Amino acid sequence: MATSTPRSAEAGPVTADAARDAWGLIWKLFLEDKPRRFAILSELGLSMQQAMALGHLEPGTPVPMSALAEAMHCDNSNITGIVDRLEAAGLAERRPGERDRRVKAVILTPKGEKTKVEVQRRAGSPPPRLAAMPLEDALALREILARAVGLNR
Amino acid sequence: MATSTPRSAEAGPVTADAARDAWGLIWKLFLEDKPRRFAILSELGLSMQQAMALGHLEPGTPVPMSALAEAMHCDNSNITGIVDRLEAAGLAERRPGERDRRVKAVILTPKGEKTKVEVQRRAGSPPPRLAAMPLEDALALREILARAVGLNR
DNA sequence: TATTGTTATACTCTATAACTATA
DNA sequence: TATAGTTATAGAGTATAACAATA
Repeated sequence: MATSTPRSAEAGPVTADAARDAWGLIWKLFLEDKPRRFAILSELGLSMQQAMALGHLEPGTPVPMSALAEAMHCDNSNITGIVDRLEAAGLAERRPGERDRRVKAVILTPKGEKTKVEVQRRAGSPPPRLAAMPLEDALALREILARAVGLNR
Repeated sequence: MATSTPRSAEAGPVTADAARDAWGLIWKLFLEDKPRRFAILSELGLSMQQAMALGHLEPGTPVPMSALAEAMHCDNSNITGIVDRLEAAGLAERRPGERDRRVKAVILTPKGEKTKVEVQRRAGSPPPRLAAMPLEDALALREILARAVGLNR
């Protein structure tokens, strides 16, 4: 039985159930969208992790390997390989740190900058189910997610 | 130029932008939640794909390898390895098909059934950001996603 | 001939641990 | 000593192609 007086600002069992269901639907959306993601990245010649690395690099801003590892929630030793492959593809370059010569920073090449834009445009597009939403749903969805994810950090 | 009369049931540019933003926020939620997922599955001794395979198996219902591959949107040859490891962990078993002896079906062991429940309970729990949502947001989120994902197939 | 699952192959991603070069 | 990045290692996931058994 749900609590009889669920106040709206409180995370009670009803909220937990709704949030759990919502999370399940998000997973379903993700799984269902897998082939589309694969096709897009395949055309761009990128792996998922390479695309994510591009997403964390801003044009003209060198990012230390360790910062990239932290942003991607993976081990330092992973980033070595991922950046190796970005470098081999001509999308990024390593440059030695200026103040501390232990750090190596990654920076986008011009080709990498173009590819990043393309990734954002294509791989960033929502799956058909979301793109087809009625306007009011799309607006509400964005607002709710922004409230949950964005500001209250 | 955007149409001057965007009706609500129509997917115009405004909807597309909102949907794109929402999709980006969902990705952010996913990435941010990666360490938590990792920790949970790690405690259960499962990989992501193994957990997903368990999610597609129902107690007492044998599922052909190829059906599992289709459900997980990956190649048949992948499933061989994933089921090998589930089998090695004592969570699932292969049984030969009855009508067509080419097919092999996967079925949960009793231990697999218990593990599946645990996976659903723990790995299915929403990330803190969603669990902390106000009730009205959680309900609205579920409803919008259900509309988008669930019924209109 | 066609299909189901496996095997062989090659590659990416993954963490851990050992190593290097700096600091 | 401590830290940043690499290398070594081992293992999981991935697709493709070739193969076996069965249809």
